[in-house]
Amino acid sequence: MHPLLAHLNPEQRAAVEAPEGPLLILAGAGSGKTRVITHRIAWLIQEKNIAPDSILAVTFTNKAAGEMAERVKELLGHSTLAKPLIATFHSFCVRVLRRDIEALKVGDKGLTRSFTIFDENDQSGLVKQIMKRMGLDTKQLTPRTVLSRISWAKNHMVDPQEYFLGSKDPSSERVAHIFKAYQDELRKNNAMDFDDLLLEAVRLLKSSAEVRQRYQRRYQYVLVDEYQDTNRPQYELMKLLAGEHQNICAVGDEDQSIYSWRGADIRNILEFEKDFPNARIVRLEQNYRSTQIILEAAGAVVANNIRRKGKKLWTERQGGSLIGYYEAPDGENEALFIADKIQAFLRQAQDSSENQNPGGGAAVLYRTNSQSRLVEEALRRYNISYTMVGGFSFYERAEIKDLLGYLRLIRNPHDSMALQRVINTPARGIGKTTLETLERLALETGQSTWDAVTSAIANRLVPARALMALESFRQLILDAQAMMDLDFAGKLSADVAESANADTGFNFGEVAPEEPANAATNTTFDFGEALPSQTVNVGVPLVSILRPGNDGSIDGKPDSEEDSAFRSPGDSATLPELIRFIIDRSGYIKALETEGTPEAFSRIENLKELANAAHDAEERGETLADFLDHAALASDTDQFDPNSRVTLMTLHAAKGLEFPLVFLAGLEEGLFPHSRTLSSPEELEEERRLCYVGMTRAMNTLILTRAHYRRRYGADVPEASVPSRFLEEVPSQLIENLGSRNPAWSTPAYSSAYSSSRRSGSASGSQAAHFNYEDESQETPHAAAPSFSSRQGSAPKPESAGAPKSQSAGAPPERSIDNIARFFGGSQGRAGSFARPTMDIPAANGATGLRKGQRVMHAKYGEGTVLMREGDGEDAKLTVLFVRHSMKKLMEKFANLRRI
DNA sequence: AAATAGCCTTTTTTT
DNA sequence: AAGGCTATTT
Repeated sequence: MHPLLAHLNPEQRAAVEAPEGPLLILAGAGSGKTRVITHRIAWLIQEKNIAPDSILAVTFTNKAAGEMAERVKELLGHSTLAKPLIATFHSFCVRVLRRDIEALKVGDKGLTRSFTIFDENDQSGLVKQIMKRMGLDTKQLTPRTVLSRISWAKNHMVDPQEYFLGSKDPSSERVAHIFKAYQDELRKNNAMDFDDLLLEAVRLLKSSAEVRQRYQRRYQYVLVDEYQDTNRPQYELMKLLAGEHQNICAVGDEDQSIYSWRGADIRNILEFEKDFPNARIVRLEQNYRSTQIILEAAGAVVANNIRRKGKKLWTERQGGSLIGYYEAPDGENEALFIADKIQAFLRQAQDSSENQNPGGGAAVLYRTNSQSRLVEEALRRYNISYTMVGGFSFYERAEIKDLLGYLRLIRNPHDSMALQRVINTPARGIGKTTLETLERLALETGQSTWDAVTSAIANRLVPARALMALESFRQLILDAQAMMDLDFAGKLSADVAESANADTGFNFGEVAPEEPANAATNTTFDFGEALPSQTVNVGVPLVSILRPGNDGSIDGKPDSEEDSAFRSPGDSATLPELIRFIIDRSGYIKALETEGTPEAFSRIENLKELANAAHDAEERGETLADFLDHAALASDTDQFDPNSRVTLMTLHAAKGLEFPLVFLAGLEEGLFPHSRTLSSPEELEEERRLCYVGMTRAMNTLILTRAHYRRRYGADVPEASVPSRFLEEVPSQLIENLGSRNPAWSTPAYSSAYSSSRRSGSASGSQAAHFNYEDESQETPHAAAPSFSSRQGSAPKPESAGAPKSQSAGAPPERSIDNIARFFGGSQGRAGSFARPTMDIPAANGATGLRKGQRVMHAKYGEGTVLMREGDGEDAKLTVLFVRHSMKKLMEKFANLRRI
């Protein structure tokens, strides 16, 4: 048998070997979907002798694309130079548009290749501006709402006019007007939003036969991942590409459709056979990931959905440990419980990895990003390192956005969002009034804001001080543009070569040389003006600024091999040079240095990081345009690190991943399912699918948690929660209660959830090995029974500052979860849900300041040596190697160690 | 013009 | 809890 088929089951094999023509692969969770796609690509290349670069595979996330590319590369070995193109929908569209969008131009109107991609902030900024201009109340109709409606329209390919015609109420009409103005404004900015990228690509392929045929010829085989999540534009794009040859392979699972809010149309997958009557269909139903119990539980939940094809996933992994369920008194406790279990898991993994393979980590999944914070704090407290996917990304930091704003403006000066961001950053005396003048001017003359800056200067429309500032700002941008564009003649000839090239074959690998940032569209830019005499800025010679190491501000990586001082006049500056130039000349660095705060320092560090990224990008041969595209299309989800032992992320971000141990946190009505979905049966079904996705991420152990009382929006009064309906949909015989009535989870019955995992007969299953908080509480003598059980079912009295406070404030409880909860509450420095116990912590008698290497005596563990000390003061943690036991981590203040 | 203070809403999920 | 927005101060 062909080696590519050797490790596949019959269905997988059928999918890989399927002949030309439309192919739908219905791939259940964990059924080896990626494996099948990558093998099919390799099969086409190796067995069918298809040219690699005539294969296109589209995914939704960069993460998926990257992984797929990686695995294809492994399969192919080094046998070929050409590579299939594996990209996300959006990045594919950007490539197409950067190359061919000017085919859509009518006269000199229309977007140019140097268009900007507007992110969400730009979008809402623009909408706000428009609504303000129209005199609309942004409270009644929020920009958010408007934007989501515009996005809805775009995802359904409804243009402003159609939207207006279809509107049934005044508010929709208003949205239609805003929509129209928004779209006009985007064009004026030479900009597109995310939705436009897909729309314009479709429009391009539809309207230009030449372009369409070129791409159809180029990509003979098209594969689409996560087909159930495609929306209308994506669907049309794919049909356009597959137009002639119909070699379309779609892979998906209707039970994992979780993006309808982004316009995904589940009908695309449900009606594939209608679209392609001769379609071949393969079902993958064997799950290779989870235990039977997990599959049963997840299947039982999703079975409550009406709108599905229905399928039966099966696994060879019969049995398995039960689904854990823990009902914590509150969110803090939920997080601590999770941290505790993870610690036990990691220890066991460590023990067994001495003779076994390591085999993956733990994941904490939640519905909303805001849930991550408590878990983070708990993990930090346990000293467990983790990675979090999502949340605030590098590109969302103010300083990074500022710099990217400059770069965007340099490339596309009509980008008014970028202009508005940086025109007074750092403060250079261009205030509100000046900005208003500019906006009014732009509006009256139909110019872009940038053009308005030029006019304002030329006609002295602002006060002298502001005029100087404007002038210096404009000159900064012009000089930067000149830096990137010194070799104007060279670019011209490249353009010619490129258009000649377009008729013959073309190669996506080399992105078309970018047009001079302002050629066709910006009439005011001209080289004569680039180095005028009336510059306001200090006359630092360009070269001295460019020379690395001369600025003392940002040192990118050493670029000695390319010393800019010796650059021939025709070369344009490198990306890091440009960045250095901007932050220096704009006074950005200086402003931060003057500030002198730790935050300012870390901003400088981040800018260095960006300069490094730019350096790397340049080494990969990327242009400024590529760099900006990358920044615009990079998403938080892409940061997933498979080597991390603990990962925190939203359920959405977890799609496609798997983990031996999975926590699903916050199973409460209103949180999951989310309150905004409760009124719509369709959306509720989507929440259920999301639950299904989350549950099926688990390989061996799945633990569901819920907080009895949860604090929302940082309110001081926690609210009682109702268990999620999804909990009740899991058959009760599959659930093991880990402690809603009483802290049963700390009984031996509980720890069996781990030790029963069959692969290792680890004898070290004693409780002490699992729960390290025993170490922390070991010296605190006994105590009241945990009290949260007493509170069961009774509503909290708001005045008592939160339910769990009812804990007796006397001696600390024996069960550490309570103990730690106190500890945790105390660490918050506020009267949180857990009142800080009035116990006097034994003042770590004589044990303070233990250092590395110190020999110590412990009441229970005996003699040991301090290996490591982390943290200080109250929070100091010691890692001690005990002679009679293994290595332990101890809180210094509880451990009561004695020097020996 | 810029910095500050207080008030407001916000928390889905993402390319 | 935190960020955005407005009003107020300097």
